[in-house]
Amino acid sequence: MEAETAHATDEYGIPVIPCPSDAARRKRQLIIDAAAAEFLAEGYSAASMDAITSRSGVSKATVYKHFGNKERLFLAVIGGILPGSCAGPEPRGAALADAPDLRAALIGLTRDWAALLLRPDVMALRRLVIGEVDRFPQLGRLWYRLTYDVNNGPLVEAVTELGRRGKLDAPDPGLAVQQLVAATVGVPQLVHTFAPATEVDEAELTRVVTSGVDLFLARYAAS
Amino acid sequence: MEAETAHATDEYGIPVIPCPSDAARRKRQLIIDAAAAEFLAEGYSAASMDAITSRSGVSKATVYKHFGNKERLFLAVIGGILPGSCAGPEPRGAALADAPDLRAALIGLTRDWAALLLRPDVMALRRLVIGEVDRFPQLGRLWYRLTYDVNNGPLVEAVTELGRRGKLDAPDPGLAVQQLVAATVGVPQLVHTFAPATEVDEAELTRVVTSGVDLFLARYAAS
DNA sequence: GTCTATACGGAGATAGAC
DNA sequence: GTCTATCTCCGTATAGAC
Repeated sequence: MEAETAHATDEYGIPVIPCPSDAARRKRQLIIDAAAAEFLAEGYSAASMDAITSRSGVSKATVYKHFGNKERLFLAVIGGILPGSCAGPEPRGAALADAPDLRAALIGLTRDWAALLLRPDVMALRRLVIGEVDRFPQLGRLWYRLTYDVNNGPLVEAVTELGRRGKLDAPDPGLAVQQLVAATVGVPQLVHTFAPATEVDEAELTRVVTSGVDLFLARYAAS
Repeated sequence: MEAETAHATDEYGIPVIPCPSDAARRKRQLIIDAAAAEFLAEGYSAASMDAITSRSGVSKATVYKHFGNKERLFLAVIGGILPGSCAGPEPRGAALADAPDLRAALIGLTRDWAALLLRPDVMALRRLVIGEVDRFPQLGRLWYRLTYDVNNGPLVEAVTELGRRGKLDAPDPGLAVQQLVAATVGVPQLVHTFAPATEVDEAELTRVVTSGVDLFLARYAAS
């Protein structure tokens, strides 16, 4: 910081004039990172703008210049990291219909998805959104949209396509996918929702996900 | 209140001397009701002791005499109403093994259970516990214990017994029950977790629960 | 046990120099 | 755009009379 006010120079003595908007963007990112950490650790109401200021290293006035108030900062930060934290099995979901071994493909897909959703930071974000959904219904709708349109959507398409090809027999593909997700990812997720400190046991996770996929196939595999 | 300080009398002029500890208990209950409403509406941090005082009608000092501080009040109130809000299908879960029509019994049981868990006040309580589980891990453990020991427990017993009688074939009854719950109750619960305003459609609920039970039986009914 | 009145700190947000 | 210093209010919790 002092370097800037003292006309910083590079190693050859040439003054370095940072693009002002660039410096602003860097500070903005510092604020976002600090705010995300504070909100995730404390929740919305208990998080303090003073603490965010301290964590970020910038002054409080700068925070307010950038984001206006606490609500807007919260929505910008949480809304910004939600998409990355829900990023599920879209790419592989679309390719599911062409997988040679459907069972193995489903197991791999749900297992990887569960591993992402069970990450402590993702679980903390999920708990935060759930706890604040009355105050910020937008975030609930966003989570719902990201989960169902982005993640479940391709799976529903794949199940429908597999039905056309005679490999699955699911009269209601949308409900079938909800059940598949609930019976695989949903089971360990529920445990970690109420017991955050629980560690993820990879072997146990594979066992649960495998059993869930078998449950799904026992009902919906074409006879 | 004035009646007490003015030596209240009944309709015959006989002075009414309320048992002091009884008056205290009544006030205590007023505080508990007011605190529950405030905490459920605002969350822990945003709830104010001033608001709880106003809602209850007693003075702030009385609240602190009874409960010490905000944390203790929160734990007492939420911990006190949790058991009533998780009260699931225990009585019928135990009788499940003797039901003449297993499928119908499972559908009725999960449908009624879902109807309870989807009640707006129960959902709000659930969101509150989830959102505060980092600050109050006791509540998470209590919820987990109430759900698994009280509700899932009898179901696991019933599934085990049905296995002995050759009606079900579930190698891991605990996991099977988790899957049953996830595929029935869990599906609409997930929707209402992120979209509190959604109304419960009875017909849709029956459809989802029925499909979940059929999913369960397709895998675990003895052949 | 219950009240009124108050102490004390920290919250969100802003003014004004640079 | 960024900082320092400050404003104002509301938070939890308590003191002391009754």
